[in-house]
Amino acid sequence: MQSIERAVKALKLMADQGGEVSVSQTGRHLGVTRSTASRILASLARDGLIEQNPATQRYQPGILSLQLASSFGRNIDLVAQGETELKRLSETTGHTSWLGLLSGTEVVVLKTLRGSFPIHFSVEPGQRLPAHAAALGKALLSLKDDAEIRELYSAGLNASTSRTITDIDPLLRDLAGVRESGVARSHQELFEGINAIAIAVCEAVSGRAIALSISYPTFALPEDGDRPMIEALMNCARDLGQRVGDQRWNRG
Amino acid sequence: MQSIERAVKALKLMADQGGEVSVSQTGRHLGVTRSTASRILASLARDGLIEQNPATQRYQPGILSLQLASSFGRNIDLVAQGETELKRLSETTGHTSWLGLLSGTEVVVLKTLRGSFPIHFSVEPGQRLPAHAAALGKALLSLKDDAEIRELYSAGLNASTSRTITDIDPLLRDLAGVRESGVARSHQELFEGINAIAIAVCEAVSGRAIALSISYPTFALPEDGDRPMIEALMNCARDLGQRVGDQRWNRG
DNA sequence: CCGTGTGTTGCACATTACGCAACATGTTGC
DNA sequence: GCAACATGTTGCGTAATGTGCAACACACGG
Repeated sequence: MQSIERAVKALKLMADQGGEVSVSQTGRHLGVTRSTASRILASLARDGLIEQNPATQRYQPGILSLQLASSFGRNIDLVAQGETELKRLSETTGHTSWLGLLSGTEVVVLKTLRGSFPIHFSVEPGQRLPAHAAALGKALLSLKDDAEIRELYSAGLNASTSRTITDIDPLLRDLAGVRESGVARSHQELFEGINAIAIAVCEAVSGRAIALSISYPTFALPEDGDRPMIEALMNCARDLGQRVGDQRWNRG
Repeated sequence: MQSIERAVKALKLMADQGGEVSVSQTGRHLGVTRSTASRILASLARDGLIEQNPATQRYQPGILSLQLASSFGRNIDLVAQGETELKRLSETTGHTSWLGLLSGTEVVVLKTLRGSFPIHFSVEPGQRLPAHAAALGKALLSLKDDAEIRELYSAGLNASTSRTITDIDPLLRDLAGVRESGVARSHQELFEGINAIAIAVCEAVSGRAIALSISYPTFALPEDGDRPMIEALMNCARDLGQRVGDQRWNRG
């Protein structure tokens, strides 16, 4: 089904570009002439999945895209259950809790929930973060084996801050540590002044994985370290894992 | 572009069904055989716009749909500006503020923000509400003329609560009142125990319209009525209107 | 004013998506 | 346990459908 796949690729481009594409740009990206690109986008716009900005003549996501996204995860146990865990996590730690899943080398943020702590940092649901710099992402990457990760990052690792890991070997060592300790950390590797810890949970049947995370300002790291936060995070991850059948929690 | 339009219709069905469709169901809806429905859905799934639930074999929204939706409104002044108004609205009134736009006979909720008041009610962004029962919806409907509204509601009006307006003529009278006073109200017409007020703002150039709203528990209606809340709402709507060029605010 | 970029529309051709049928796999009822 | 049904997927031949080309309309900048 060539034309539909082209249409989806156009939508993907739109998401990558952050919301606006032109007809020509789309045509170049798809390797088709402007005429077909125009027709593809016009067809997508017919029922409101995307819409044409009358000022710029460029296309952008439409109302239907919102409606689609709102029912994402409603039928996925892992996601639905995970969202309920966020509340507990934010309440017990006082900091911002995150839920995300892996897509290529990026983490898609599904939901965030702030805690009582006055300083709070988060992004909008649907936004993507570089996996190798985020605790959420490292937790999910640690489920894959080294060969696959090398393959994923064959194009290299971009830096988000001065502390971001930018070479594959240190990253693999870091991930080995994650597998051992069961917890992924990011200390100002994604944003200056922000630390985070994360744990991944995967569904037994589907193999789908999501990660739970807590982020907090670096200066707010308690005297006794992040041990208490990790405990809270592990409790939530364990409960979630048991409900959806993550095998790693079954013994004990 | 037949196949793409069919694909979008399938996505629309998915959104209407609340997140899961089967191949057969899709085929019936589109008036095609199961074979083509299968191929359409498989093509949409190839790049993650939707995905097939391995357990049920049914299809549901995928990660790409989230990413698309996250960039919705980023290039629409009215929406971006409106979101910033929500903060002010919730802070000054202490109640939950809403942002929505019209799609057929339904209001699509773009964003909600709770205030300081302990009781709080809202729905997820992307969810839809019956326009004739919601303050948000009435504000937006009041921008259309009676003939168009009659056309829209030719199929009738469904009741959400015992107070929902279920006939077209009372609705039109109600909307006439909205045009006169400039404010739409819903007193327990959508949810028992919840009142709301709303004002629509429309962009001069595009003609696009959104509505701002405040919802509060019925019992929390202050002694002096909703006058103060309406003032706050009008201030926000006026400011927003001036920034995006709503003509109704230009004189004065 | 022309030159370049854009988005859209006719038209003729052949690529591509369609329905049909068949298969594989559950699920229901006796 | 075995029909009878419903479902999702796959080949295949046909023709309907999407494609590139070219031309047009429009906006922008020198």
